[in-house]
Amino acid sequence: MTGIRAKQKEKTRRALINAALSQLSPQTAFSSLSLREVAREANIAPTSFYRHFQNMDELGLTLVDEGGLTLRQLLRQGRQRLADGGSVIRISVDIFMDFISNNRSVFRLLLQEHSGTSKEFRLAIAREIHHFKSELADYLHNERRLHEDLARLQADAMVRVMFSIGADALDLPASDKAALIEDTILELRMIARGATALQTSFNATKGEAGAVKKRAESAPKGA
Amino acid sequence: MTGIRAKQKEKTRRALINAALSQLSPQTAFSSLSLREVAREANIAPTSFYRHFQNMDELGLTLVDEGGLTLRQLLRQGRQRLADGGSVIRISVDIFMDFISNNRSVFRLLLQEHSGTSKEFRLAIAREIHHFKSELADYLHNERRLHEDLARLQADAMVRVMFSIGADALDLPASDKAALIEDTILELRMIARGATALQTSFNATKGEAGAVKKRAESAPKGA
DNA sequence: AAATTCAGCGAACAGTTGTTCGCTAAAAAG
DNA sequence: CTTTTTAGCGAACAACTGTTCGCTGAATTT
Repeated sequence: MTGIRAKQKEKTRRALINAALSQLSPQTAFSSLSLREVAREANIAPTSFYRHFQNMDELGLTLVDEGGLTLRQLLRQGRQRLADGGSVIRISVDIFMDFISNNRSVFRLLLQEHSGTSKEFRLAIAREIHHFKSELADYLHNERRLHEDLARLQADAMVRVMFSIGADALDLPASDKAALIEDTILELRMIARGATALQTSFNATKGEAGAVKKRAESAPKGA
Repeated sequence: MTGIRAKQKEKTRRALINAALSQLSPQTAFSSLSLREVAREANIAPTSFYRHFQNMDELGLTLVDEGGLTLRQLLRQGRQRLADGGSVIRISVDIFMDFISNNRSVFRLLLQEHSGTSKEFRLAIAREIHHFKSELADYLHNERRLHEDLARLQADAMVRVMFSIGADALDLPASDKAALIEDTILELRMIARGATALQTSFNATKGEAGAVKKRAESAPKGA
């Protein structure tokens, strides 16, 4: 029951994962990565690949899941930092930008396969992004007392802007990154400001109780 | 001088372009399209491809340019419609969504190659998006009397949200599209509202003249 | 009428790919 | 100790890729 066998298996599994990651670059997309290349880089025979993953897709989905997990862990850290005081937006932007810098390949993978040709990939990544939005929307609703629908829309807009700017930051020299961060913060503040402005104006016209018209509870669909 | 020869050449050139376009689908990215496939679909020998394009990349860049051109033409139509009265935001969103619906393949190409592995592609598409932002920023500055920097940031945020939502709308059943459009309009209104709110608050604190701190005139870089 | 240009072709090339099959040797189970 | 399990291997496969080369025949130029 030592599991010396299982240990070794896990080891070459990691080797495959790392081999894939190490081959990703601005010039090389995951989708154009070949099974044989990955196996070669991991120092195993092409045929042995199948002992660990059925497809290259299965390997890729593993990368997506691990990337999403990392991101969510960072978010938790961020919420802790927030308790110490400081601007939510600034802290969140910093965390996000750090994540991108420290996980360039994974973030590029997320970006590319988000609009890629594999439905499974797209859904997996959409799911990760949805987590992101939901947590933010909950925060805005619960902590910032924003109306539920407005919170959802604000979170949606913010996450979209954040991911889009992240894509630009990905291949930007570090020197230009600072300015981009400041722009990001301003844009997110703009969104936040607009949301509260809309909320108060709705409250004003409609009295006090239910502010925004109840949009269908149809859960997480398009936006 | 009839040019019967040039005519024929142009004809098969179009055939190649259309062949490429017709093979694009949610399951097939341009980057994974082979020269031989395209030639086959266009009913010419693989070797003849080189009489028209040096690369598949060159063909792709042609598609990007034509797509951008179409989009800009639609924008011009939009500005005309605007003169008749109506909400700028709603009209712009409608135009954009129409473009996406009527040019699904091209828009998908833009999305995919925007974060693709060819630098030339990425730059070409970034250029198209920049046109978009600039025109919107100019409009906000000139017609809506918004401060230059705020106009730039608002345009940036709006275009990012618009493209991001467009990506989601791409593979959404028509029935869900209407709700998504309404969400989009609300989010863009949020951004607009936030921008003017920030403008007036800056004006209030700083007096009357120069409102926002002059950000470097460093032209179109990251944001 | 003769000479030139040139879009399109077919054959051939070396290189890659994913996947199958049956085998080995060592770990695990009996 | 004997049997079973199983990660890893090498050979072989059919299918594809981009690109070269020299040739044709018709449109164009001289």
